[in-house]
Amino acid sequence: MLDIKLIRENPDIIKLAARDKKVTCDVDNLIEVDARRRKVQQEVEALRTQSREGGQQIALYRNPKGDWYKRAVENGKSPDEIKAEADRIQQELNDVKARIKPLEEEDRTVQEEFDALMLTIPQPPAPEVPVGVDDTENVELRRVGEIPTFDFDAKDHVTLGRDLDIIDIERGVKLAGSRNYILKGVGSLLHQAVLRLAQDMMVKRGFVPMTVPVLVNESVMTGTGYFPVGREQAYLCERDEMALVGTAEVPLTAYHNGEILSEDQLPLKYCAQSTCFRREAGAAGKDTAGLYRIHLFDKVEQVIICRNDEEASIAFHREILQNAEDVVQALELPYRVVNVCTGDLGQGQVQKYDIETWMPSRDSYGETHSASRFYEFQARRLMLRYKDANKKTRYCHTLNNTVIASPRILIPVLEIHQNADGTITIPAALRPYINNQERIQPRA
RNA sequence: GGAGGUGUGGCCGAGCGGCUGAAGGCGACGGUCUUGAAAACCGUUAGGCGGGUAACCGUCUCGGGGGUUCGAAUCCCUCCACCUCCGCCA
Repeated sequence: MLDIKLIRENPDIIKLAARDKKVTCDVDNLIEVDARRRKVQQEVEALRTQSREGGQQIALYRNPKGDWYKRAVENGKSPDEIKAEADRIQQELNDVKARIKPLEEEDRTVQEEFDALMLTIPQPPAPEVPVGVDDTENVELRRVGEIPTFDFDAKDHVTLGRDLDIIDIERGVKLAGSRNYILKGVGSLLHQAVLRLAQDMMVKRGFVPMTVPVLVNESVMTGTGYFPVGREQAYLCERDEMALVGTAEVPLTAYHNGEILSEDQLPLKYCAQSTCFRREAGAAGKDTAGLYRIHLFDKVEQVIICRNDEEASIAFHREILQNAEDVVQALELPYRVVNVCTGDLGQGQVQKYDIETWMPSRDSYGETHSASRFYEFQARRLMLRYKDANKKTRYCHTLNNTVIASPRILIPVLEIHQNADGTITIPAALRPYINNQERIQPRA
């Protein structure tokens, strides 16, 4: 969410952002509704003032023990006169009340309309974000690590998983439908290992590990910007008005919602492993093979809540990107970093860097990490604030990035570290988490 | 799930339907005092929305929503959260 004043004063910036981000919103309508909302509010408030002041009069007139009443009697007013006056005011107030009622109704309606429109307004992207239609126009910033060439017939992760008996997609689908899978044996251990490695690295860097709800109420989804735009991507538990999160970013960022922090608490750095649920609506037929695009996975996520300062936000953005790069490097995987273009940016994101890791079976880099900064966008929706040095209440800035998402990351781990004999060399960083096992051997 | 109870400002805690956005205490912050600190004393200390360059003003908010009333923290309904007992249970 943005400041309505900013929208009023710079409608063209918002319209441009909406166009570049391919977000649908009606800025002109919002501005018109806003004008109506303020007008109605002022009318209601004027009537309420009248009503309150009249009520206070009545209180005086109806209290024979009060100073005002005693003085009035001393000045020659009879109790009957006073009572008549009170009755007259009360009658007047009945009229005022009758006028307030429909205005209050209108006030409520127009406010709801305003709120709904506000939730559709996109955050303008940073100037350094390339303008583009979709992910094909993301701009590569750098490549790290060497793309391997195999002097044998390399297998994809699905084949490797089957041959080594560590991934069972068929039975996963049998239990839960398409885009489901089962990790088995060392496959399951490897999954746990990458998650634990990632978490340990983050804790060493001062991030507070958290265990958080993955089934949350809708206000939390709205607050983090996943609702109402994008609602169709979430699994809903409608009977209980709850939603399953697609990322631990949601509970971590919303952790302090509605709070006013003190500046010396900032920055707050949190990480959490959680299961992530995604409907992948609209992705029918896309990336159907293997573990790339699946309905359920586990992820360690990092979140930073910091001061309202663009410089600070940008610096932390670099930091969380580096954290993720270090994890990919620890897994000995080649990757590249891309500057995500406007068309591939979410509604609330100011800028996003994706890490794409080399996946031999795709013969390309595939997205494994996504580092975003939001400025106030989420904080405004969440009422996530702090008192600055001048005791002024300000909205925090928020950022987040993947640390590791598995099993997607197992695609390159398995494919890149495979050997001619069908075994897989486990990266050294993971071995401590798998009883120091060095290789995955085919089943006997 | 059943029965009962509770829900007031950062925390604790008052609050006959009008003068209560709310006594009092604690905490925090500022000041006086002190060589410095403590103590003591004085003062400040909620958020939303709207108006205004600003000082400031209006309005709403006493768990959320609705109702009764000229007027609600106070009465009624409902939802939510927490506590106690019973039931079920990883």
